[in-house]
Amino acid sequence: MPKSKQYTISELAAEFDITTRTIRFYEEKGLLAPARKGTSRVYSGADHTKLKLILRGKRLGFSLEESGEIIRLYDPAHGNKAQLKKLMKAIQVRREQLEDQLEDLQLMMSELDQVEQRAAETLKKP
Amino acid sequence: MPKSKQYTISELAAEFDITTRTIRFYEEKGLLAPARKGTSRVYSGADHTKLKLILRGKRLGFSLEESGEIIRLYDPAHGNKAQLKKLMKAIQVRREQLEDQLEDLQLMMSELDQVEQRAAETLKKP
DNA sequence: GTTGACCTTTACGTTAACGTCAAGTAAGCT
DNA sequence: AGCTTACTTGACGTTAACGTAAAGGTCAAC
Repeated sequence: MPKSKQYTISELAAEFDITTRTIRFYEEKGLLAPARKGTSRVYSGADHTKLKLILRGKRLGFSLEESGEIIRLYDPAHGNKAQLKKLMKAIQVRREQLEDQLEDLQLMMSELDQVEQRAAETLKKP
Repeated sequence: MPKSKQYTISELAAEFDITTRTIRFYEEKGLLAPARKGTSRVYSGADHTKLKLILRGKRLGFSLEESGEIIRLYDPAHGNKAQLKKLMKAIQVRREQLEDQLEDLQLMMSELDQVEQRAAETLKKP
């Protein structure tokens, strides 16, 4: 079989526009466990995917710990139905939060549109 | 005229479900400037509104500093067109982020739905 | 054989947004 | 007076997610 793609730490850092320190930090936290070639880290395609999931979780406002849990769900060895339910619930909660936020934000924008209107009016008459 | 409503710090804390420490912290940061009765803080209706705006900003993912800027826009003494534009821009950016996040999240949820399916299947056959 | 480009570990530093005492003041009740 | 309750001002502590050196190993290239 063709050996799956490999990456160095700085390749990943460049691709995802993060620092190597960040990647090592994720390893410290148990989110990644790359192989080693001598002392250097070697990342597999699976590691690449995990990192992508971590960063997506981050964009979504999940903590690294939460992202870790989510990643573990993709592993074959999870088998924990209760844990899965819990995570799905957390994600649902986050979804509702985001929807609320969008509402809040639309409200804020229309308010500020009004502020802008007033400002424009004020500037019109000297 | 009827003197506008007044609040003590703990009334506000109770109403918004935050601690008094938090409210004082906002004052330290220049986001609030309540009147005093002796040494005690007395909050006006306007202060009440400001606090509400701060907390909304927080929910939306703005920093306290950004919330401070937003609040200043509501003051009559802003008059800074450039500043207004800048803030409106920041808010627009945040809006696009939230929309992206909702997309990301929907993707994640459907992925995890699949994980759940697989888990259910696995548990079916012993 | 040394330079340079990457890699490593260890470890202290940073920022935001408060938490958590400590010690004291002020008002009101009994 | 004494007690309670709510308020005050410091000032140090906390957490997450890295940043930032320091000090050194490795390996191909010149």
